[in-house]
Amino acid sequence: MFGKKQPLPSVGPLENAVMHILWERGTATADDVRLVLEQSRKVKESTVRTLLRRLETKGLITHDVDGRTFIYRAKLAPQNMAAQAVRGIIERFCSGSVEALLAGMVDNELITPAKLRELSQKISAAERKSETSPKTKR
Amino acid sequence: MFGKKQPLPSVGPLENAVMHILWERGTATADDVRLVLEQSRKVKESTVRTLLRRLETKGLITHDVDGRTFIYRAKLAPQNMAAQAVRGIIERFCSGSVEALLAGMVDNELITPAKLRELSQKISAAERKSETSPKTKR
DNA sequence: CGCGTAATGCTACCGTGTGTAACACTACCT
DNA sequence: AGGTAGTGTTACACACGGTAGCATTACGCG
Repeated sequence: MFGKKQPLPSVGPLENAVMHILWERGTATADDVRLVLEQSRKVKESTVRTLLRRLETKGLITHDVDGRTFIYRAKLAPQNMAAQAVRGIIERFCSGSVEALLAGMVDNELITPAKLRELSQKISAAERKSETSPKTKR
Repeated sequence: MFGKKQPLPSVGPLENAVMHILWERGTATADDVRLVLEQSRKVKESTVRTLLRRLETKGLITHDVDGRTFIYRAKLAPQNMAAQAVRGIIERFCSGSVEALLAGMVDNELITPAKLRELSQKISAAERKSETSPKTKR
């Protein structure tokens, strides 16, 4: 659904919390989600199902059916959603320049130049090692 | 105002267009902005002023007064706003891990490992060169 | 075999944010 | 002094996110 270019649909805080639950658990039923949410807030079960339905409409999650129960799961790993979001940011703010973004991240101390170099090396190494193996689901 | 941690206020598409105009021109009056916007869309001048006022309320822009005219300008460079946005993304999706984000960017082909290494070098070099000089306004 | 329970489908309401804009007010310049 | 250029105030419609009730359906148990 979001193979490449489409901007990430907007996701509210509660919806985001649901995404995190799915990412952590892998799969979950509506009631599973409600139980987790209930650890920190009070939510009606119908509310949870609305959230799940909306997230599915947005293309962020899917479900399989087990008997009469829906088993939901995220379609994208968080890193991939993050990357999509960053793509949008680069377009919005950096006129498409990844370099400008990295420079801004350094300038704003999200990362140090040293750390950036280190991670670059690490990622290059990892990339070489898995050159022929399948990538993360996207 | 957004020195460090505060999440970036949400900005609509039109508001974003206004930000771009300010970034490109440096400064602009309400009418300047309207003239630029008018190149692609039809906007009432009062609409433009509402946008500018709202952006100022959000802390994204400021104005100086020249006679009775407001001269607006962005408070942050686009790269810095981008960095703030990325900070939010890292928190939301990558549990605070910059590395995970970079990995996701590579995995989603926003950047190649080679390019990433190259930019790391470049940024390190630039950082060293300007170690004692002031950074971009933030 | 029917009924209760567990699950989903549908619909709605409210608050907020964004786009849009009219109208009011004020201070110059001519 | 009056018109014009500029800002301040206020409002409305629409979309989205959070919240939730009510309808519907399908098992499983007695």
